[in-house]
Amino acid sequence: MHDQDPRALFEVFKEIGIIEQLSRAQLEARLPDGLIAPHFAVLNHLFNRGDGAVPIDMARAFQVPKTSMTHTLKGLAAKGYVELRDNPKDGRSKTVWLTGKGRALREGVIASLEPAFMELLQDIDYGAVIDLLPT
Amino acid sequence: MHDQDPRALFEVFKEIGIIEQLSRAQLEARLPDGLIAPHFAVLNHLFNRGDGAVPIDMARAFQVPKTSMTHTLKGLAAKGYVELRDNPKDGRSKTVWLTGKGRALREGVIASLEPAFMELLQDIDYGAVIDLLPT
DNA sequence: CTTGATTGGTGCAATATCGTACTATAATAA
DNA sequence: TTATTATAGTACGATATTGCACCAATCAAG
Repeated sequence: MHDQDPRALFEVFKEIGIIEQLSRAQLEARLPDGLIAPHFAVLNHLFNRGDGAVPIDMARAFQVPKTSMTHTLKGLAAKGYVELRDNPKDGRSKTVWLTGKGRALREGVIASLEPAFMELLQDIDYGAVIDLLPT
Repeated sequence: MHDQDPRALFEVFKEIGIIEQLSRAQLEARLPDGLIAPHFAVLNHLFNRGDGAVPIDMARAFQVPKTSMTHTLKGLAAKGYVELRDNPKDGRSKTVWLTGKGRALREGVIASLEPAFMELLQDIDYGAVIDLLPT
């Protein structure tokens, strides 16, 4: 069963898709207003990688088109979670900065997610994953 | 490191999100016309669970609103991958049937995905996942 | 320096997702 | 049976995603 059956291989990614959907639902249930997962991903990225990131770099990091990043940042800025400033090193681009409100939101959401994520982890069927590990 | 650090817990789901995105990109790159992942999910579901499913049941299985399922099925039917028929047991609902074209598409896509999925599996960083297994 | 190519950002249009409201049918209560 | 409630599907509107086209700024070639 673990000799890379294409059927099992396919099932693994189907399972991953399901887990992703469930975890995203948990995340979005804890976000305010009109914020969804991509908005949160930006807040988290800015926290981890440091403030002042350039939009195009974040678009590449997330592997989304730059138009999508423009839209996401517009939403975050309109609600006061980030601030867009000119980029002193390149007149074409901007820099993105977390506001106190943005930091607080990220912090609170992550904390409140912990129990739900713990529970989710326990519901995962590791069988299929473990079968694939030897490869 | 494996004593359920909330930080690591959060990272695991972030990683799962990334893998899901990559695998979805591989899938959609192999779909024709205007078909995207949800369309394929329906074809696959019908194949696995058997023809003649009721739309509302599939909406529940995928945990999407019924309006989304209506939209997805309309697209599949318009392109000839599924066929919608009346439900003889309930005048409110319909039943969904795979066409030969739909079966062929599912089959071909799964087959062509194998190498890409094998490669994806090998790129996965198992470290974070394994740390969580003991829990 | 000047010119042409490249790059970051955004407006726009096409399509996707999803909540609300509505219709038709079915199930339940009286 | 009749009246009420619940359910399946869809139209519609709001927002999200993304390709295309465009502008402004930068870079590269000469």
